[in-house]
Amino acid sequence: MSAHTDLTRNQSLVLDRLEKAETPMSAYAILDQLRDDGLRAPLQIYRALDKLLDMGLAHRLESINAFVACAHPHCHASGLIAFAICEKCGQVSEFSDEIVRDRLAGWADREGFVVNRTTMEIRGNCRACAA
Amino acid sequence: MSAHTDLTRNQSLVLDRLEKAETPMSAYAILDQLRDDGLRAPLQIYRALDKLLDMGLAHRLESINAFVACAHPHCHASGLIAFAICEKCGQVSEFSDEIVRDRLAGWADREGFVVNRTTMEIRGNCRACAA
DNA sequence: GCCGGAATGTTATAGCATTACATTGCCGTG
DNA sequence: CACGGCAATGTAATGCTATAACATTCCGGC
Ligand SMILES: [Zn+2]
Ligand SMILES: [Zn+2]
Ligand SMILES: [Zn+2]
Ligand SMILES: [Zn+2]
Repeated sequence: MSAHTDLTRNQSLVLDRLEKAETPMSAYAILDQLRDDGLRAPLQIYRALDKLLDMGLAHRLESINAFVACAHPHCHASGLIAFAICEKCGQVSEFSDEIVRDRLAGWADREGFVVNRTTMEIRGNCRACAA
Repeated sequence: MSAHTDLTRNQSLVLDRLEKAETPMSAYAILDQLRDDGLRAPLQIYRALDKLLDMGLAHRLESINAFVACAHPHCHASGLIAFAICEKCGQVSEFSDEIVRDRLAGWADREGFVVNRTTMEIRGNCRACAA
């Protein structure tokens, strides 16, 4: 809460939930946990999430229709983030790679493709779960 | 048809639709176009798509919940495919990059992450639509 | 106080995907 | 040929994900 005083009530509630979660959460799972706080409709969650995504405080995992709090909210200069999602325990690692970013930017340049947003998600098993 | 004699009837119907489409199609859009061929339920489409994905004859675009026929069905050695999706005209370009693949594989090695599947999707505007 | 924009609340609906179960067709074995 | 096993198919029902449309409230600037 105190860390995000510029957020509205709903946005704070949603972000708090995401930060406390150990794994990605679907919008409906978030909603279920916020019923006691007075939230009742999916749209309330989706609206809060939209803002949090805009601010870079949360991310959407396209391949599993779920959301996570940003792991590095203060150092996102790169602009291209990759996620590794463990399909067994649900843990998500967030990382970025300059060279990957440059390669994709190079491809886009050559093709004349104007990039809006990039999704990079690796699914598999984390070290603990692969053992 | 003649090109995919090892496919079942439903699989052939679905793949034909995807190959004739100029843009990605949702499962329900495919279904709508195959009603005249006797297909009636979403599950029939999803089952055919599952097999086509397994065989590498089609791809799923996670970021838009849609499917495309593979553009290079015969040269997929790389194993890591990226897609550029134009948000205006819907055109999809399929490409791969060895260096990107190596970088991601390197990260996974260092982290002990066992990769199962990788999604890479760039959204934006193609050259024609960006002009 | 008044206005305008942003956020919120509520209901309904649209769009995507799977579960469960019954049926059919095909192929190899006896 | 009869039978058993297995993959594909058909059908209905359900669940999950996301947005449309509209009314209301909140809050800062003038
Ligand atoms: Zn982040
Ligand atoms: Zn794990
Ligand atoms: Zn392909
Ligand atoms: Zn285009």
